Amino acid sequence: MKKMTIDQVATAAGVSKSTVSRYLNGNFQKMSDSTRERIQATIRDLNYHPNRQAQTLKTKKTGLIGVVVADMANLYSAKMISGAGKVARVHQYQLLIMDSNNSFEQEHESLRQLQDQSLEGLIIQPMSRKSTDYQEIIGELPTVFVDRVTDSNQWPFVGVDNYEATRHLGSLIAKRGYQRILIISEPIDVSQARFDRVRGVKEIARRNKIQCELLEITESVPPEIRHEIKQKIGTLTQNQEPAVIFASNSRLLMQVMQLINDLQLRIPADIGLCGFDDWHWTALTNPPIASIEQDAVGVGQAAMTTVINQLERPDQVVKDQIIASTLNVRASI
Amino acid sequence: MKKMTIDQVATAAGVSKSTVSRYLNGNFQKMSDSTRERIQATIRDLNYHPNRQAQTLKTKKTGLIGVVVADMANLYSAKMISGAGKVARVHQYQLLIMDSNNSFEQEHESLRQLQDQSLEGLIIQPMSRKSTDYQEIIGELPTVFVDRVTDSNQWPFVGVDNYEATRHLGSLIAKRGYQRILIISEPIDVSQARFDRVRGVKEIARRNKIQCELLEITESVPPEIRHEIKQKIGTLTQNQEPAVIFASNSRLLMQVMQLINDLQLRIPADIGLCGFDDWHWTALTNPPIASIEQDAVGVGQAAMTTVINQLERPDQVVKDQIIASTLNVRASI
DNA sequence: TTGTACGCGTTATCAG
DNA sequence: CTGATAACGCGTACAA
Repeated sequence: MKKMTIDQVATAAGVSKSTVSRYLNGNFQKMSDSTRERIQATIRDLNYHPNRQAQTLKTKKTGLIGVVVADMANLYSAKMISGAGKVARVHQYQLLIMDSNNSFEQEHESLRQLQDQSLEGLIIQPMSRKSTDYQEIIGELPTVFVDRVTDSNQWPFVGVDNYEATRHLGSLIAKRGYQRILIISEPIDVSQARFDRVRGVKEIARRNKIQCELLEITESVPPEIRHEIKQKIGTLTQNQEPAVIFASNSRLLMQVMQLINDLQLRIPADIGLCGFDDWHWTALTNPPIASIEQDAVGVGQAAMTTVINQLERPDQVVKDQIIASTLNVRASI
Repeated sequence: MKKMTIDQVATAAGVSKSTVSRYLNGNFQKMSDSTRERIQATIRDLNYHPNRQAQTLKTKKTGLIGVVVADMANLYSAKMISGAGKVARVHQYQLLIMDSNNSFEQEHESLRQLQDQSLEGLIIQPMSRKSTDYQEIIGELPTVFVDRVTDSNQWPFVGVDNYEATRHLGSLIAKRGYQRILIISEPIDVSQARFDRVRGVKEIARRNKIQCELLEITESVPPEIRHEIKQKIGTLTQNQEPAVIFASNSRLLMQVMQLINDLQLRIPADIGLCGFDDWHWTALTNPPIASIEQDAVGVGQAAMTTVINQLERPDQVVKDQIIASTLNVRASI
C-alpha cells in the first residue's frame, strides 16, 4: 500500500491530473459522466487518498483547530474537548490538542509548536491572565479563551461566571447561618477563575459579617500540607460558631472530604462542606455535597462554534458567552 | 504579521535559501559563523516560522500521531491521552485526537479522516473486536490498540487484564460468602474488555456455585431501564441469600449506587456493591465502594512509547503490555 | 469538456 | 563554505 499520487490516478484513468483534481473537488459541472465514473473507479481501485499537506500548501487551509487545555486528565478539560470535537466534526475540522499540564512554560511551548502548524483557529484554557503573554504568539488567529478570562477583551471568552456562581453559593452559606468560612483554593494569582471563585464567597461573607479565611494550596497536597489543613479544620470546629469549608475545585473537594472523614467529623453537624465542579459523585456521598456544576461540554461547543463562525464570517463581531452554572443544593450545608 | 517564507529570509540575510534551510536543519558544520549569526538575526527579526506543510511535503514526516478514543468525556480516555501526550511531547510528536463517541460508525469515519493526514503512528481504543474492521484502513501504520483487544495479534495491545482483575474480585466476593451476583454491564458483544470483565466474575461464580446473572444495559439508563434495574435489585434483596452487584464500569457504578440509595437499601447489609474503574470518589461514599483501579495514564504512556519505538526502530519486535490493575478492597462488600 | 504549465514553501543533490 | 535547481503532490488560470 504505497502512496498513490494524483498523477498515477490520472494516467491510470487516461485523463490529465487537472481532471482528477476537478473530480476531487467536486467540480463535476463540466465533466462527462463517462470520465467521472472512470475516475471514480480508478480512485477506488487504487485506494487513492489525496495528500493533505500538498493540498494545504496550495489552498492554505489545514482544517486544523488547536485546543490547548490546562490539564487533560481533568474532567473539565476533557469534557470541554468533547464538546468542541462534536462541533468540529460536523464542520469537517480536526482537533490538534495540546496539554499544558498546569504549567505556564509547557503552555508556551505548546503554543509555539502550534504556531507553525498553520492552524486555522485556536481554543485555549489559559494558564496566565495577562493578555500580553498571548498577544504576539496568537497574532491574528481566530481564538477563543475558555474557562479563564484574561485582562483584556481582544479575544472572546466562553465560560461560567465564577463570581456570580460563588456569590450564589455564598448566599446559601449565609442563609444557613454559618459564622466562619474556610476557602481552600489553588493559587489564585495565576487564574482569574480561581480568583473570582474566592472573591464571590468573600464578598457575600463581608456583607453578612461572616469570618472568612483563604488557604491556598499548590498541587496535590503533600503530607505536611495535609497536616496543616487538618489543623485548620480542627481549630475551625473547636469554636462554637458553625463553620463551613468551600473547596474551589473538584480535586480539592475530594481531598478535603477525605480529611474530614479521617478526622471523624460529621457533615454538616460538625462542619459544613461545599465545592466547585460537580461530576456527580457528590450526589453519592453521605451526606451528598452541595456544589456548583458547570456545563463543560457546553463550553466546548460554544467555543468551537464561535471559532468556526469567525472562520466563516470574519466580519461578524464576536462576543463573550457566559454558560449558565447550576448550584446543586445538597445536605452537606 | 503575514507569512514569511524561507526566500524572504534568504534575501533579507543576503544568502540563498539553501543556506537558510541548512541553518534551519542544524547543518552548521560547514557554515561560517558570520552567516550563521546573520541568518539567526534575520529569522528573529522577521519572526519567521518554517511552513510545516511544505516541510512535510518534502520529508514525509508529519510528526503527527493519531489517537482515537472511545469517549473523550470518559476519564479513562482522557487520562490515557494525558499519558500518551506526556511521552509524545518529549519525542516532539503532536497528537491528532479523534473521539468515536462510542459509535462504530464515527470511529470508522475518524479513521478515514486520519488516513489522509499522513500520520506516522496510531493509538486506538477500538469499538470493534474484529481485526478485519481495521485491517485495510490501518495498513502498515505503526499502531497500538489500547484498553480493548481484538481477535488478532497483528497489532500490539496495551491495557489491563480484565479477566484476571475480575477473577480477583470474584474471589473476594466468594470469600465474603455472597450467594448471588448481579452483573451490570454495557453490551458485551462489541468490546472484549467488557466481555472479559463479565467472564472473570462468572468463572469464579461457577467454581464456587454462586448464582450469577448478567444484565446488559445500553447507554445512559433511560427511566424505563432504571425501573427494570430497581426491580432486579428488589428481587435480589427479597431473597434471604446475601447478594452483591458488580457494575462493570464507573458510570454504571454511579448509577447503580444512586438507585440503591433511592431504594433506601443499606450497603453491604442489604446488598453488596463493587465495580470496575476507580476515580477515587469511591473512597468517599458511605460505605466506600470496593473497585478495580486501572492506571489509564500508564496505559497511554506505554502505548505511546511502543508507537514511537516502532517508529525509531522498525525492526524491533513489539509485544503486548499488560498494565497492572489494583483491587481496592473497601467496606461495600 | 479536457489538458498544459506554473507555483505553493521546503529540502536535497549537485556544482562551484 | 555557498548557490542553483529539481523535486514533493496538488490546485488553477489559461489555453485548446
